[in-house]
Amino acid sequence: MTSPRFNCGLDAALAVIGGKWKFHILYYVAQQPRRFGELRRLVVGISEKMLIQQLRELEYDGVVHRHDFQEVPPRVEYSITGFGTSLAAAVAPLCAWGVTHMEAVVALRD
Amino acid sequence: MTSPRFNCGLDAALAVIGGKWKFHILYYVAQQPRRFGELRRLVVGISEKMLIQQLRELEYDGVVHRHDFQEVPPRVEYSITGFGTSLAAAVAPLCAWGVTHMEAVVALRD
DNA sequence: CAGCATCCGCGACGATACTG
DNA sequence: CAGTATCGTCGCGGATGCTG
Repeated sequence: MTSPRFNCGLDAALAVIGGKWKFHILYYVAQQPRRFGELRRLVVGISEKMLIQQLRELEYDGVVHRHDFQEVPPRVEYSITGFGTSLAAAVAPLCAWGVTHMEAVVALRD
Repeated sequence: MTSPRFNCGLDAALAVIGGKWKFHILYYVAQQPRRFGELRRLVVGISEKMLIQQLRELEYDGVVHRHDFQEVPPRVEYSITGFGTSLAAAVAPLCAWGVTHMEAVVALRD
């Protein structure tokens, strides 16, 4: 926890998965390849604009891979990369923490 | 990673440490008790308004503890709670990931 | 020193309509 | 189906000044 450069490491990590939606997108894509419309349904509350925008950034950062099947009707799949997998593993403990302490947290929100 | 309820767990976690600054504040407070002015200097770029606001939320969520020494000149220390410690532990892997992949990330930003 | 109050810009984000 | 384009808003967060 008090490891050297923690802060700068955090900056790097947050530069990649920062923002409101990327955690969630990463979660679903990490499970299995996902189509665009699929993600739109899974990530509750996200708009198309945000979804495509965040996906583009994740792709640019090498976290996900975009595969266009060149079909009609259009079909595109987003899959996780090796890089993304390592990131997902780093995020997993945070999720686990959330699961464990969820009750305590939601109790405060009422 | 594909554990059940990951997503909801994430929601709970992000409700507590979401936002632009809390990761950083948590980092410094986790190391040792910190005074207000100290944090203002450590968390580079944060404004007083944001700092106090985020500290209040972290306090409300039971992540940090605020100790007012009732002195003049004023002296207040923020320390981490047991709850906060568990959260910091969950965030640590993300930081470690950032440290490891920092070069790759910053390389893209140029 | 440790805050609080106020003003306000700007960009994140949403809603809607449209296209190949 | 998988986007693109455009417009509008909302509130995050910065800047500044003041107080006990």
